[in-house]
Amino acid sequence: MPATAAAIVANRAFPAPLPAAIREEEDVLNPAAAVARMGTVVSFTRNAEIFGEDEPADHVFVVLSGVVRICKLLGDGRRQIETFCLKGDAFGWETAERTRFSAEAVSECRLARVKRSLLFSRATDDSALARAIWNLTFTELHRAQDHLLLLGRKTAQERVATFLLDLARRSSPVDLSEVHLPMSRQDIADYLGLTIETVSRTLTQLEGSAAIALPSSRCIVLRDRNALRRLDS
Amino acid sequence: MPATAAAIVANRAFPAPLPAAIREEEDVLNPAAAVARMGTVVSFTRNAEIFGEDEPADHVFVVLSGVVRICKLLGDGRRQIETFCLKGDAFGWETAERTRFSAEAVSECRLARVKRSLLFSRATDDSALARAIWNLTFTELHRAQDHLLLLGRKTAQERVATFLLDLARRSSPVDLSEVHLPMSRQDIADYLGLTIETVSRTLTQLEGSAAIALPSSRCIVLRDRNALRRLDS
DNA sequence: CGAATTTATTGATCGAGAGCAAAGACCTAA
DNA sequence: TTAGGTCTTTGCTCTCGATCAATAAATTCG
Repeated sequence: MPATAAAIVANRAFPAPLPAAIREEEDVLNPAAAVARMGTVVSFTRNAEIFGEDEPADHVFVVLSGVVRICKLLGDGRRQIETFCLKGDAFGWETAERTRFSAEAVSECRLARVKRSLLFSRATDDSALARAIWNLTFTELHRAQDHLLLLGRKTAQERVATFLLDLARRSSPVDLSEVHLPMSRQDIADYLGLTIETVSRTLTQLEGSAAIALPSSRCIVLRDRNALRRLDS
Repeated sequence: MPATAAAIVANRAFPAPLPAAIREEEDVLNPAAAVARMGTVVSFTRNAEIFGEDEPADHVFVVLSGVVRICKLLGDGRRQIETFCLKGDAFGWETAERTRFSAEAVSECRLARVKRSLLFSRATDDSALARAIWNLTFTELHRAQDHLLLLGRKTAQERVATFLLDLARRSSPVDLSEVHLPMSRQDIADYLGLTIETVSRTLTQLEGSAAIALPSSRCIVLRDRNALRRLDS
């Protein structure tokens, strides 16, 4: 479906000249380019809050660089990270007027910020844009559905293996075996529905079974993708 | 957001006369009515497969009556129910050409079946329809995100309480305290990421703490909604 | 209607992952 | 460079929910 969205975006005629800062990065975020192009660039430092839970939902964002986590908190400290947004991902879609989760910068990041009202009013006259928005939303739904299966039915090893393969696939177009982890163990744990200790132990186990190597805590080498895929099932 | 979708639907001008069988039920499924109206009625018996995993995705469905489960299987027997679709819910949205899960009738049910190609080609010229489709998709995303939090971070009691309140809310517009469970314990377990035994035990516990009553296995009386809401948090 | 079969409940035990604690690795700053 | 953080790993114990097993209730069918 990235292909479909990209095609739609490519076929659009753009009325206004592109802001230079965005145009130069256009190639790297095809599916969301039509949306990003309508926005302005904003930057956030590590751990900065982009928006909080239950705030007015006025903007949609597209990641230009860096990583963002989308999370929900439960009364007590418990936190669930719904998804990590990487370069080219869009977030902040809402039908209601208030946000249902918070968004925070995992690493330094640059985002394109687009006014929701502008986006949706343009989409009314521009069916290609409407379709692009639908595709982006749908991609999110797919991700959430896969995440659901992982949280409901997979073991710790399966969860970690799935996570690593997914991150590797999304981080780099080529199948590089060395993967950089932009997020902390706590972030990974809150994404996978585990504790930091279990994430750490599981990584050690996978290293023991030669599926991965851990040259440093934020760098993982996928040594045996098939072993991981077997766990991913 | 049902209000938004309903408003959009109400404002549409419909070119073709409505099939009588669908028109008579129109009032009960406002948000999805615009979609349902374009389809034909099909019926399924209990446990019948509506479509399987990885089949051509040619149709979108709207539930007219009965309940449908959307599920995914993991190599071995493990099953995750992504969602239960009740009257007025739409399912079968895909961007790819193949389905990513299966859909089965939980109870006898009647559905409106709509050709995807027709739906999307009409949406190109009809921005209100496009918006209605986006809203329906987005409602699914919301549901999946709440489900994610439940599976990742909630205890068995919290999961069951959340499920009961959600089902009660969706089953009936008025706050009826008696809720009929259309699905088996196995279905509930596979939705909540638990086992049938744990679901059963948890219901017994909730009965013990006077939060609910269980006159029969498929009928639940919500005796203390606040106690349940406290668990739902 | 009662026998057969499926579905739900309850009990007893087990184990994956949580929780707690301590040690080790890694940053950052002075 | 060292001192003071933070983040990660590892060990030990405990708990919640899974698993195995046996009834009990509900449904189906002859």
